[in-house]
Amino acid sequence: MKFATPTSTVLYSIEETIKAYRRLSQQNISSIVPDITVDQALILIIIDREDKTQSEIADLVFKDYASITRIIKLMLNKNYLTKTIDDADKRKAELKITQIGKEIIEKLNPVIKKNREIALNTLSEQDIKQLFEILNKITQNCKKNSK
Amino acid sequence: MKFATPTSTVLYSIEETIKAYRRLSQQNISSIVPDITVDQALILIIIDREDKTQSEIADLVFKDYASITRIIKLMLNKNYLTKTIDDADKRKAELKITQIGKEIIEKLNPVIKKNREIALNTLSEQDIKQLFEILNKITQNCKKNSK
DNA sequence: AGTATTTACTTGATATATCAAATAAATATT
DNA sequence: AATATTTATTTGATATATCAAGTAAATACT
Repeated sequence: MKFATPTSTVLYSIEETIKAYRRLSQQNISSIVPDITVDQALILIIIDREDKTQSEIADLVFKDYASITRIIKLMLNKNYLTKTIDDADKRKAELKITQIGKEIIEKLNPVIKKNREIALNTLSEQDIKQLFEILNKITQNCKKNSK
Repeated sequence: MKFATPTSTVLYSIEETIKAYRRLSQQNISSIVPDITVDQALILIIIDREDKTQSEIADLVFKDYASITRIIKLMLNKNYLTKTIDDADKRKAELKITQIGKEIIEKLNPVIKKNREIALNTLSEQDIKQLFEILNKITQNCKKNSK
């Protein structure tokens, strides 16, 4: 049973693209805030924009609860965040950005904006719309057949 | 400086798609060969199809040399592969699939084919062509601006 | 009320990602 | 030939991914 080489499929291209974007993002982020990862930055921004529990964050960024626990822990150690027990539901954590965290977000905002602009620079509105739609088809296909 | 929530960009959709596909793939692979990962399977197949050095493999699958070293090591432990020193250039490794490895590849081939079919099921030829092109634009944009 | 189930989160084990530093062999340079 | 540089791979440290098992609080059920 011989068929297309793995490296000739679109799914391989998707991997390539996301890795290229992650590399670009990490490089530019590191040049402004040396000690933060792309994932930490994303989660920091999400917490800043809206109060979320860890499991809500996990669902939002497609990560495992375990990963979120560890990523949060690293940011607690760096004092970007505080974590307290939710009074209304003691299983839940209340996450708040510290002043340090806020300053980092301010520094990151323009970098993140620029990263997106660089990545999507040569794309038309139409390209982006189509990309959304096609990716969504694939995602739905995969989700329907797993879990 | 307020701008689009990270979770509203296509780049986020790309992440979502690739994770959904990886999950589907791992589930279906595990149901046939319980002790192999998606990454190991990919690399095993690449080695089987063409003799490649570790660094060539790394470049091909967008992974770090260090990652390849470790992935190979795990497959050596499971006797999917043998590794010997290349006679012509003693820095290089010669990787060969064992009988066990070959049998695993035979089992995996239909699963991998099916995973792709599931993922791309609802896409037209046109969709796939466009997806390739748009992803390639993004990849080029990112690569031009990093490294 | 007491038990069972679910929910939110944590921890452990193992695989992979990334960067930096190290080793050894091959190649280039003087 | 001796030294410098490059290439192929490895190792260490730390971050993240994934699965399984565990804890504690909240909710549902009898």
